[in-house]
Amino acid sequence: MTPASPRNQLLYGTLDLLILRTLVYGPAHGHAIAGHIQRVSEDALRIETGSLYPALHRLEARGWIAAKWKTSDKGKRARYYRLTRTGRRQLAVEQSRWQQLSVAVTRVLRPAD
Amino acid sequence: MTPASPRNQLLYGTLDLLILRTLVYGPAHGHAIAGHIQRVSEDALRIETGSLYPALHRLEARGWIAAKWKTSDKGKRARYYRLTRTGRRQLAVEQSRWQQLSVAVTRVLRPAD
DNA sequence: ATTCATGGTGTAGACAATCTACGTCATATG
DNA sequence: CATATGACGTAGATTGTCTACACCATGAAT
Repeated sequence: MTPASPRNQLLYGTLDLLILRTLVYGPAHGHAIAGHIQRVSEDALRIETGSLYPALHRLEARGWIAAKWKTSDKGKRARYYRLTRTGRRQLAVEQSRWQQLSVAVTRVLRPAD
Repeated sequence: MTPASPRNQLLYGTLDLLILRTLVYGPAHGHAIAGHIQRVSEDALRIETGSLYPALHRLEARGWIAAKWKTSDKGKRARYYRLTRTGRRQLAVEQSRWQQLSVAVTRVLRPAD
């Protein structure tokens, strides 16, 4: 039903960074992580489930986040992710990489003289 | 000889934008475009030939740039690209897309409160 | 009772862009 | 003549995101 925006390919390369950054606030499950990013970015960044879960598994496989199943009183299962120590280091790396890219692109875009 | 930085996957999604922006200064051939971007970005952005030429052909196929072979007095052949009218419009689109992404990511990265 | 919305996790396969690693040809230089 | 450099190019691997599904549970509406 949703008109499905033409193309979103916007996220490429930044998703890991966004997820890691979000987990600084404390453990969260996938759905909540995506929701947080969407809200904080004021709807500019929308993470599809087909990007979200593969990304989480990827990050877990690399040891940057760790997961634990949790079941609420109501029997609701959710997989909570937390940032590991190496994940925190990786966050710094990715943050600086983003900064670098941002500065570099801005230099190229600088208005003509 | 250059030590070849470990991974460059940095450019994803920005290359078209960078090329289009560079052509605002006037027609140029591939090698020169790559050189310009590298210099202006102070070596942060390095475009491999395996990214450069496919990108140029892509942009040409989409009608955003147009090409013409030129031969110098010395018989040196080079393919000069210029920005088309639609290319100029596309540049605006991509520039705004980048701006959007930049702002959105910055929002998510904003230091914890 | 059963449909429906919502919350939550997940996969399969398509697609696109970049990279590495080649190859070609020409000119200029030692 | 060998080597460097300028210039263009392709093939194939890799990677990350997207679309489009499927599953399961709860709670609300008809």
